[in-house]
Amino acid sequence: MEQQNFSELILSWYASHQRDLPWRKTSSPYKIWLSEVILQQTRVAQGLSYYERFIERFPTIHSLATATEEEVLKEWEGLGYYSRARNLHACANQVVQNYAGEFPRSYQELLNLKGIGHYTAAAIASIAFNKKVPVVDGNVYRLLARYLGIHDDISQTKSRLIFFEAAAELMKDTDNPGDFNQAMMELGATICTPKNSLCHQCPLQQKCYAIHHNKISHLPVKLKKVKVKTVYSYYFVFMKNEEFIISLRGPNSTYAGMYDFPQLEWNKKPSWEAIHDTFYEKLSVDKVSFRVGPSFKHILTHRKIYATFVEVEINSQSTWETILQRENFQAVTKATFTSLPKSNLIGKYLNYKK
DNA sequence: AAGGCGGGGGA
DNA sequence: TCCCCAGCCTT
Repeated sequence: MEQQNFSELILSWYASHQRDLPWRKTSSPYKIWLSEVILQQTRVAQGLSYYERFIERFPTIHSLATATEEEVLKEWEGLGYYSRARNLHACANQVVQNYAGEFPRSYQELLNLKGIGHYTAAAIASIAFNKKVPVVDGNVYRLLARYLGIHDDISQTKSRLIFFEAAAELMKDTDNPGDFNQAMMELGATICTPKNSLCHQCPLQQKCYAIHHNKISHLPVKLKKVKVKTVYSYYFVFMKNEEFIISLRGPNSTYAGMYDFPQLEWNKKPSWEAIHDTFYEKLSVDKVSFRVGPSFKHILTHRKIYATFVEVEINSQSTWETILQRENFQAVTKATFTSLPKSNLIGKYLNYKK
């Protein structure tokens, strides 16, 4: 039997093994872009329902550009890495204003848009516009490190180019770069997995370096570990009749553009005395009484948050107004707060209160 | 080049 | 627990 080359092998495998995903049924650059941004650092299973809701809520790039950032964040709520949502909205406006609502077709021009980096530019250029540019994502790093025996540390910036060029070489002779790229990622996601790889089902096993050298578990090489910072966070839930005081998080912070409660934070577990002192110092309000509410441990990739919610019933109108004078604070009903974008941590508290 | 940025799932 | 996921942006 005649030997098939790499791209033929992986494309024929993809033709019969690809998952049935909604963004594979469209040639719309808008929908392809949306799916790619949602899938940045996010598993298909987690992003799928968000994609469906976004398409429903914002069927065209114009509808997305016309929406407010807050509306887009609300739709993104729970998915994480919220800068993606803010950049998504900004990018929609760039495309509407600078390109009459049509995405540019070149890798280089796509790279200049908000929230579009090397990966997403390559994905859109290849899948929507049939350009021969390889995607290099976590799946491709893993697959190529194993298949070709590349030992470069993938946590180093300079390694990306090595993998990019290796992938470019492998895709050289295909006339279907979009499917080629998707096939690489699909194989990485379903067969060439981080653990318990299904090598016996892999169409590339005959020439795989890692299989022959028994190095599947050693590749790819990734040396850098993320440092996890522990944070003790106290949220003060000021309540008066049916209203809460909420706070809009400023730019350049975690959860920028989203809402939470007035908050104090420590790197070490503070004493209640320290909490009281700081509370009165920062908020300069008259004496109030605390009711210690629920605590939650909220784990992020780079942060371990021990959050305690302290409920503060306010009776005095003047005290209430003093607190509300602070920038970014506002009083809302619970129903209003529910309709605003907020983190899952705040969601845990609201859910607990229900 | 390094650090910040969510949340969830698998082993 | 630890690791990783269709990464990008700022410094």
